Amino acid sequence: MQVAGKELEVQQGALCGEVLKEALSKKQFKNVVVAKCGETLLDLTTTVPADCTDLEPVMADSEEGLEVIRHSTAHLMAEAVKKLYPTAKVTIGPSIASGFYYDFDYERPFTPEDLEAIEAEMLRRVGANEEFTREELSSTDALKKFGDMGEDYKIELINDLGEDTVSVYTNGEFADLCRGPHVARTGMLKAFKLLSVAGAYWRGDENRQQLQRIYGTAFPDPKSLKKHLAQLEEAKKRDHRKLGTQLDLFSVNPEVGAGMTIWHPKGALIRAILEDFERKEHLKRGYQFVQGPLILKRELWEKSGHYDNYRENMYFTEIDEQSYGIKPMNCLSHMLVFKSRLRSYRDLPQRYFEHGVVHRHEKSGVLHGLLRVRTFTQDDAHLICRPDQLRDEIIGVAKFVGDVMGLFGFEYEAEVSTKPEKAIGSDEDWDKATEALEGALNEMGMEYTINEGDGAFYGPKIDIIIKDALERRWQCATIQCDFTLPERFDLSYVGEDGERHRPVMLHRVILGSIERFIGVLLEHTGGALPAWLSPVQAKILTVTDSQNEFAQKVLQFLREKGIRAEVDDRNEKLGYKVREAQLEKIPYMLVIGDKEVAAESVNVRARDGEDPGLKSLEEAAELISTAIDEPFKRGGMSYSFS
RNA sequence: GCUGGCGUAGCUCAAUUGGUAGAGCAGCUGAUUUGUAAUCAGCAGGUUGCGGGUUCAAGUCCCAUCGCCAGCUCCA
Repeated sequence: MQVAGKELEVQQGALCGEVLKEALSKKQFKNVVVAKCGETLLDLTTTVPADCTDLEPVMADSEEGLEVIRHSTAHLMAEAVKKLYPTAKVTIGPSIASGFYYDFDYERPFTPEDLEAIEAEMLRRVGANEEFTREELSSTDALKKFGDMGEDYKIELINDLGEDTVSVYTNGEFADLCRGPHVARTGMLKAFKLLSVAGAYWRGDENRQQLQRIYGTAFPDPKSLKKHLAQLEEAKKRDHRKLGTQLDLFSVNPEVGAGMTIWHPKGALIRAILEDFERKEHLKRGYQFVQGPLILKRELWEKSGHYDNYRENMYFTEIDEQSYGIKPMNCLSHMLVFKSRLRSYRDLPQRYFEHGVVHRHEKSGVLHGLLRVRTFTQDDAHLICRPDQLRDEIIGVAKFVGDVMGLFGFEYEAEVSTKPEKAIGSDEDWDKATEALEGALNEMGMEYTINEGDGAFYGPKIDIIIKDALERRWQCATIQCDFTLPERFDLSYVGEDGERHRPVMLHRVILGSIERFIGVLLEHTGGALPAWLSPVQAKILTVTDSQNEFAQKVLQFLREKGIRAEVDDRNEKLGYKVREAQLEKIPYMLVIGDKEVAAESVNVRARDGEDPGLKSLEEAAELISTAIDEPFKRGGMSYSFS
């Protein structure tokens, strides 16, 4: 058979580890975590399956290897916890994207000191180089075994599995119900760190027992672990909430209420630029601006189904014995615009756009800086079209999203979410809509994954997930198909045949929430926003106050060229002014000393360290304008902000 | 909403077992006129989130409340 690419004679009953050891060099074998035959991962201590023709090693630094290491580290941690806190009950402990966790049921929460003790115990177990052994038990035996141990959660798991036999892994004195596979010995686990404790519900159900979850991470070697921990630190530095304070963009003021943001001049300017840009792009693409009120009569929300489905998350107010709902989305007004007169098939599609301020009473625990708030602004549009136009409209929106994301330099991926359990509308409609979404993506050659059962209650959707500079994913744009609201609101148009027909409605956002998008963008750029979005694009720095007069002249010149500039003519050293401008992430600093005054010019310094040097005023303005326009040229768009 | 942690000057943080609330930066005043990431000195800055309680004494302990943070659950 083939072993690690070599032809080898393998005796029946040979262990995977032994076979691989023979095929690989000593150095290579040291980094083998488990074996792989076809798609099946095997412990090194299991015998090679009789039907296996090709056995491959899974190395520690591979994706699968890393998962095994983390999973094994979770078991190692559980062993340590059981040793130190024998009354703790174990539940589950998988590997996750950035590490692993294990949930315990214990009489009190674990403290940071506990984590240190657990980590120390884990290191001792690693030193002992204990074996991970696998055994197959009948479910009956397993139930007895875990029953004797008092592990109630394992009993529930075994019963739910409903299998005849289950596998149990043992390391040291700790036995756990587990599919495996695992590393051969605890000595393989050399680089791990316990990170935090948090509450988590048993089986993710908020009505069930809350458990103590310990998070940790593990890597094949200490160097990778160190790199990961450094990256976590880096992410902290880029935290948009920190940057918001440092750059004086916004604040969250406890007096106003949770999840509501106060925008300071510079932050509000960024919003204005973004919104202005979006308005122009929407006009270019045949959208019309509409606007509705912030509060609408409660009856309308009952009609739309939002009252039934999302009442808990809505704000209400009452006056003159009439109850009003504060809008959590903008579609109602948009539909009322459509309904305001009789529509012909020739009028479709209608594309209504609004920067709509919405309020959603999110649970207090989910609020997070700008990324999850209660008051936010959607760049929301509703496209009401004939069924035969649906696909083209979806393509139009998807291209729009592509253009905008390209402008910001975000990579993105698409997800299609299908019919959830709690849904309204016929299966046939759902199928048609899902088909239209997928068809549009296929036609554009865009790859996507399917998110089964994750659609909105009124229709399937495409979500666009963007990836930031730290490889974190954020959902911004979404395109949702809806055939339910047109039904409920009895939207119709007169077709060629003179009969009334039901249109389809697309809900869509591009940036999603302006607030969230700015948050993501801040973390992506570390606060160094592209020049076109920078509140201050150039700062004029004088060396002494004898240049003040010329500085004002330069300021005036730049402003006339449409560049947002400021002068720093304080009585401070140049180094101090440079440092401040640098911390404010201002794209260009224009230094003026006696030399520059004499030459009627400025000395340009860029925040990214580039040093274009001495430039005439014309040249400097040109340089800055080019940087401002650059992303737009790339995307075939144009820029102006007034 | 749940579990845990936290809330001290505009910002970042100190304050022994409960014993007079401090520092740096920012601000103001003055000196200094300075060439690419912090010039020096002085001044001012607080009902320790808000409200109760225990105590001779509370930033510190207890209760309640608001808010923030991590995670869970949720996200039309």
